Amino acid sequence: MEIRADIHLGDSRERLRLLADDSVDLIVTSPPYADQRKNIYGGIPPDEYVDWFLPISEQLLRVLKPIGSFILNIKEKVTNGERSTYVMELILAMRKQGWLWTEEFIWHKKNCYPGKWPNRFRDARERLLQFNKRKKFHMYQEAVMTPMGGWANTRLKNLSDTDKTRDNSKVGSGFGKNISNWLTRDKAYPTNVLLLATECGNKKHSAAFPESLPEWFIKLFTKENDTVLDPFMGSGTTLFVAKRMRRHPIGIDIVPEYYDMVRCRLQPIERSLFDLEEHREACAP
Amino acid sequence: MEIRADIHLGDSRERLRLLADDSVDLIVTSPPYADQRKNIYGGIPPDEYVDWFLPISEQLLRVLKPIGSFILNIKEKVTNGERSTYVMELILAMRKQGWLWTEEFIWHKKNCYPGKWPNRFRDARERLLQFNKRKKFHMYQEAVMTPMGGWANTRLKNLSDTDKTRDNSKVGSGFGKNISNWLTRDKAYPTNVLLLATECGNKKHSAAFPESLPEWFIKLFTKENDTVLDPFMGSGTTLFVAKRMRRHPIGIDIVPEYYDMVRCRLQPIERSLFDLEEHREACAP
DNA sequence: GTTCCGCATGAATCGATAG
DNA sequence: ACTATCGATTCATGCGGAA
Repeated sequence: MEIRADIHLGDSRERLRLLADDSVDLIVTSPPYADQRKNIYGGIPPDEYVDWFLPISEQLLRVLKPIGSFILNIKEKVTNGERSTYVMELILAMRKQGWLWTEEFIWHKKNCYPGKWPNRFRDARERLLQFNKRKKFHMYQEAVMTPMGGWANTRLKNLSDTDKTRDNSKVGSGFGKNISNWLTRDKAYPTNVLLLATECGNKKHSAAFPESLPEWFIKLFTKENDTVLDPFMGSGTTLFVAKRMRRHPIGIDIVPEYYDMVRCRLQPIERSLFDLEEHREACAP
Repeated sequence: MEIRADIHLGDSRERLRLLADDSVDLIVTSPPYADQRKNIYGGIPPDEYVDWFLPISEQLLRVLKPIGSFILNIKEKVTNGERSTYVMELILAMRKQGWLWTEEFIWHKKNCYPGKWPNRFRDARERLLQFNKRKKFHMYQEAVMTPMGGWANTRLKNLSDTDKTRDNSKVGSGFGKNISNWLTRDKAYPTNVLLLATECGNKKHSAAFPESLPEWFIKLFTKENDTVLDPFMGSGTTLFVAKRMRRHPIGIDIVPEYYDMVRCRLQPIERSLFDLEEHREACAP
């Protein structure tokens, strides 16, 4: 079965109203940071950022399924030698709005671009804030396990006394079960710090993160045929990855050029008639 | 010339008053986190943490030189499935107190605490918040540059099995490509993400953080004969490193056992008579 | 002397059980 | 209902003894 993709041209504050309550499994997005990408999105001053974002996060809270997660990629701007505090203020405000701030993942960028400032080093990380509606949400941890260190190899050969002692300390029933868990183990669960390489190619699309980033979260929080939403799709990385992984992508962007580009590359099966009429000729090769 | 070391036994709120205005070049400290180390420091609840810390940071603001820096190692705890917000609230409160929040370094811990939970991964990072009095401060960036050629070689040799396995496992991570990039340069500036392991295990003096952590900041923010203060010295890691690097260490701790241990190992040239009388016998081998 | 292997131990977090 | 305590889970590291 072909994966359906929905993309919308317009302001997320308006277009999100078209989505049904409790209908999205995962939201992954990277909104314009304060005062960044001014030429494209108009630029939001740091002290207005929270007020600008709250109506959107309110809609996102409505459309997210109770078992779903919201991953927000955001970064503080440095102004006048000081880090802005609008990200922290946004977290506090979103909690008042009803969101749970579950976790802050850090994307540790191994090879970020060089640069030098008199009193500051290069920024080699990005925040990936996880918000939830409820304390219980779907998480498929096994999907993102990483190969284990050499430690496991020796472990498999013979179990140490420590294992036996620790296992003995439990109530007798659980003894055999745990040992068998260890024997098949060759992978470890990851941490909340992601060590991914950046993709340096693709100069066409600005501010795109590497595919491995949305891929990791899509693996972790969804299964096939689930729904993935990006209300600031930009060049559409999240949507392409979702479609390849057989999740239903939904994307919104206010910039017609992005909309056209994503529409042509995504080749969605269904889209609104309005969108078709308005941008029919854009897909010409 | 021998390096003078000053250590004090008592509450930082009181003992910091003994220090002169604008007298310290660098403060590096790791106070007890909220609800942690209850058996040693009593444990401060998250919602009281800001009020507890502000009198201390007020004193620190007074004693720091205008060109100095304050590095605060802290992390928020997870309670009831949600991350605490007290660190963010502390940053906002310290800005009102007059501090500039210049930067947030990330300590990416290679060996973080194990464990598995249904909806959470292991926490592999700590925050290292940099605060300043003024926008202009001393920073010796060249001191922490890493020589590229040699660094890449030793780095490759010392790379643990885990690193190799995980790097190879990533599709198109471009690891080899990065190496070739490194080799063409002599030295490179580091980033704001530090990848270090904790020093645990059977070592005599197991410390909360590894020596390389304070060492990095001491190199970056001070030169020889400068003054380094740790108002929560604990086992004294920061002070030992500072003394070895020929900076004047000043330490405070409220726990007599820590005080005695640091005093004996540091062998300070000068200390107060009170301290001598009270704890004379503690240095016996 | 190297290398290999066993081992204790962390600023952890959740859920169940107990007061 | 609410807080304190306890058990179960888990993995990278450096040290020390063995090969």
